[in-house]
Amino acid sequence: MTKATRQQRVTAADVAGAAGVSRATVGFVLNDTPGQTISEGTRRRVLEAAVRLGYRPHTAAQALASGRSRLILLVLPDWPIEYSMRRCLDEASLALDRRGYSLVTYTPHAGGRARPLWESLSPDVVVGFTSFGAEDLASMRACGVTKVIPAAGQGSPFWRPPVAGAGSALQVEHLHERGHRRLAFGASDDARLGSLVQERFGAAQACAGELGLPELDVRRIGRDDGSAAAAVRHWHEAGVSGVVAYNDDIAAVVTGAAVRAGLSVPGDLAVIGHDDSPLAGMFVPSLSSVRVDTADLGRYLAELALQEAEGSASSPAQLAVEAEVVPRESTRSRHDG
Amino acid sequence: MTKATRQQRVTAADVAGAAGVSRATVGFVLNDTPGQTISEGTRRRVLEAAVRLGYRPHTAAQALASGRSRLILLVLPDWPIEYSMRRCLDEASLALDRRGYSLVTYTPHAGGRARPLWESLSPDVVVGFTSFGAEDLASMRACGVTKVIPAAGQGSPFWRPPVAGAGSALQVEHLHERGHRRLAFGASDDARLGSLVQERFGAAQACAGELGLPELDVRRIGRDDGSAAAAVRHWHEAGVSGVVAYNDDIAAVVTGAAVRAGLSVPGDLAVIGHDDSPLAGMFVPSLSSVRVDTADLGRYLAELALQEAEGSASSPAQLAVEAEVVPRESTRSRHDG
DNA sequence: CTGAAAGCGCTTACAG
DNA sequence: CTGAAAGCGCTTACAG
Repeated sequence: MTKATRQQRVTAADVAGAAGVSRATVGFVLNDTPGQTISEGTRRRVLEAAVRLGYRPHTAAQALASGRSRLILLVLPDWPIEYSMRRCLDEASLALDRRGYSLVTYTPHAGGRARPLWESLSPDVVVGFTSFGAEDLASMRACGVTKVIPAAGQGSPFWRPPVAGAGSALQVEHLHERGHRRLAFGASDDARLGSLVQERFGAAQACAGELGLPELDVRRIGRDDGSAAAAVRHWHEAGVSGVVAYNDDIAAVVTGAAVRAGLSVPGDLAVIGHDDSPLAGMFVPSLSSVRVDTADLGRYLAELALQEAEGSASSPAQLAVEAEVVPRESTRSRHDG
Repeated sequence: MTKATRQQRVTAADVAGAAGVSRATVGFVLNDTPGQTISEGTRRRVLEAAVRLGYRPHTAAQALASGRSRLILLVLPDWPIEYSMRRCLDEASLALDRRGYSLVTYTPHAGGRARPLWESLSPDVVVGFTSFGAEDLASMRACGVTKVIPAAGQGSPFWRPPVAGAGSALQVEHLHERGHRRLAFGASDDARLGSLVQERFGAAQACAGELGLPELDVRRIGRDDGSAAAAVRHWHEAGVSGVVAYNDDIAAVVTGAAVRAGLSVPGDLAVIGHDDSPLAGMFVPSLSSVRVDTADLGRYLAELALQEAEGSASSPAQLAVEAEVVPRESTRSRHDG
């Protein structure tokens, strides 16, 4: 009114004016600042005014004044794991949101020349699904990001102990139950997946050992290079009757190669994948797989990030990830329904 | 040194001190502020000092002072299109980065109760791959986000005119070239994909018309509900010999249903998908598909966002999206190599 | 129980 | 060609 129609934004000062208190009090009420005792009447007036005016704190101003952005940046590798990741991310977002933080995800491109997102976002914590390279760590340090998971020296990704192999053991058990004794492992030749492949293979191998089965016959499987055909031939000759695939893609490639080689799946070779991707149900024959509930993982991730952000000491509750076999045609035995 | 080891951060004032100029000059040099004439010597000294000290501007402070966050938020639907989207996003990031903006992507969860990311990020522009609901638009307005693509009344997504159907016409042409005259369209029953399915179907229909083919026989295909089996039966009886699938998932489901019904693909029914997902090459039989180069789309997206952000009037150059057929077994004719 | 005030690190008219 | 200064909208000791 006074001069022009500026002041688009509703600020804390506006709320203070409407509620008849100081702007500091507005902050105390809205932030539930501990150590402040606000009378019930004042609190109500502030809250009511904030709602009525549609007040939204300016995040940049908050970040500048407090020194914290309340942003958690999750760096994802460019794995094709979208479907199984979504649930995890939703849970993590929700858990963080409840504590006043926001989750931003980011997948850097291998050859990407764009500035990494942590530089423009100034997140309080950067969490990586895989560990960071020295260059990335240096870049974070340079722009003031000090809280990183996994931390500099700490190689293992945060999800390693709880999650790795939760499902791979199930794959082995499933094949074992169906009477398969000589098993193979179909690994991915995708270098980006290296650590995860190792985790899963290790768990499968361990499980096989516990069941008294011989060592898994591992082969790396590529997508179009004939490696699957060679592996299938080799396995068949070696008497392998069940294949534990690193994931559903590998299961599909192996199954395809077997079918094209004139073998029957599961008759000559049973195959089980991992992740229960949409692909699994659509393939011919449909692929048995393992579904992992990643919601727990999401909450765990959130907890880890919050502890880093707020500096609490206790480590998060042990994570129990739930996994279950989704049986389909590719492991069906003669006497199955 | 003076009191304690505070002042972790290198600020513009530090750079100014080191270069022997005022902090304002530092800003002018680093931001290439137009309308300022800085002597070459001063410029060099500032630049050199900034590098030497490892200066990084504090983004929150910049945002607060300038009123712009230089953040573009791209809202993605939870479509399983990760593989075809990545390239697009990388290009968009790169193009935006060159102009000093960062791209943040965000996929809201349907039932998600977390605060939408535009509230915590205050992006300069929010771009949606699909149009926004009234509730979302209201939420954006409330927190001061005024630049939205597609804008409130504007229904169509930004990529509609240039991209829609670029590949669908190719699918029809491909089947036509292979001698198929009675074609069908396999639509998705996924409500989230509604508009995109319509775009693609429309383009395929139009192309069929131009080629003098009869109308496409459309059927909605679900994943596990027997609709694919029913459609395949119906199509076969109706003399349809070629199926244009909305995407590779639908192509896989249709092909699977045909194979299970004892039909040969492509002998009895040729099927072509869309998007060239990894699935396409792994399926048995392998699925012909259409690969769309989404890099152009990424640049277009960036251009659109920048124009909105900086208020320039000109509309972006017409987008020509490159698409090509990737022929595989599912459409192979007898006389093909 | 509440308020006045300094300060976060920038940008940007404005004055020289 | 360069600098002094106000201001962006918050948070947070500090003083009452």
